[in-house]
Amino acid sequence: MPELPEVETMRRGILPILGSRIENVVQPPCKLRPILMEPKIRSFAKKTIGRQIVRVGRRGKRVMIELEDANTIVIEPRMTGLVLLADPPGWDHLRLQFDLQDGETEQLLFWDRRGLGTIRLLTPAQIRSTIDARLGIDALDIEADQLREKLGRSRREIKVALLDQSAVAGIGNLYAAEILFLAGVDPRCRCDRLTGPQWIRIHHHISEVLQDAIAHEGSTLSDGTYRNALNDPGGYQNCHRVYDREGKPCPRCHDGVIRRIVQTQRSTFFCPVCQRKSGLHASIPPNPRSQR
DNA sequence: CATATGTCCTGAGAGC
DNA sequence: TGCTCTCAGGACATAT
Repeated sequence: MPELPEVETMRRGILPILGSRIENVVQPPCKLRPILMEPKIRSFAKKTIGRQIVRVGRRGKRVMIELEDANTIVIEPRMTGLVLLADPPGWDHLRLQFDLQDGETEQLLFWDRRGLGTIRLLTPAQIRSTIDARLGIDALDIEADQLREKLGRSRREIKVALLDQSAVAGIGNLYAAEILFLAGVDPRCRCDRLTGPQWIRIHHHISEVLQDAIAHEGSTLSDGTYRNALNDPGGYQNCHRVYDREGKPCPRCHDGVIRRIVQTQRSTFFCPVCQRKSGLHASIPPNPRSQR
């Protein structure tokens, strides 16, 4: 789950670690395969213990914890990873524990049920070669013309392209569906066939949906996995208009029924009435919610 | 059995 | 032909 809004919620939730010093790094007794970390725990601990945390940032779906020596702990929650200050959902899937001192909080925990998440300690040069080189502009920072410049010539379907982290960083499967619904754009439409107004609407709803989701502290889906840094669920799942709502009436037109299709092996949800192929139909008003 | 939010890699095919 | 783009599929691991 963690897409940009969930990772941003985690980032904000762990801000109390700012200024703390890392006292110890331990892998709790957990019989599962150890978390993928670079370097391995021994060396990782040696390079981080005693260092002060000077910045807590985010790049796309990654949490970036910068230390005083400019090295950065990069946490990638992937499917089920959580970053918490205390009280994880269960102790059996706790993967890494940071003990902290001289700050407002005593621990930083990484919990991950599936264990696909990663934790890396990167030098500024490694940040440049791995993060900067691989990730596009953050979805909250990208301008409309940059978005079109990045994707406008692609022959890919727009829903597929929005998931490409090297184009725009932070949008995942759930929010791509919500964004295209509000923009009134068919998720199957090729990028190079989208019109100027459609690009404007997509850009507008990228920031609108993501900001809105952050305000609700992200989406906790039916499996209940996602939690904020205090192990509380998010609230944006109650605002979903199309995601995981196959067969339900469209919340905008009430005529269409939400459909589920598969694009590049992942589910896409949309309203076949509100979201039709470009150019052939009248455009949808950019912000239907403000109409009343 | 199929389903699930993310990412990384390889290999194959399409199209300019 | 060569280059670039794109996608399928597998891998990671676990639960419903």
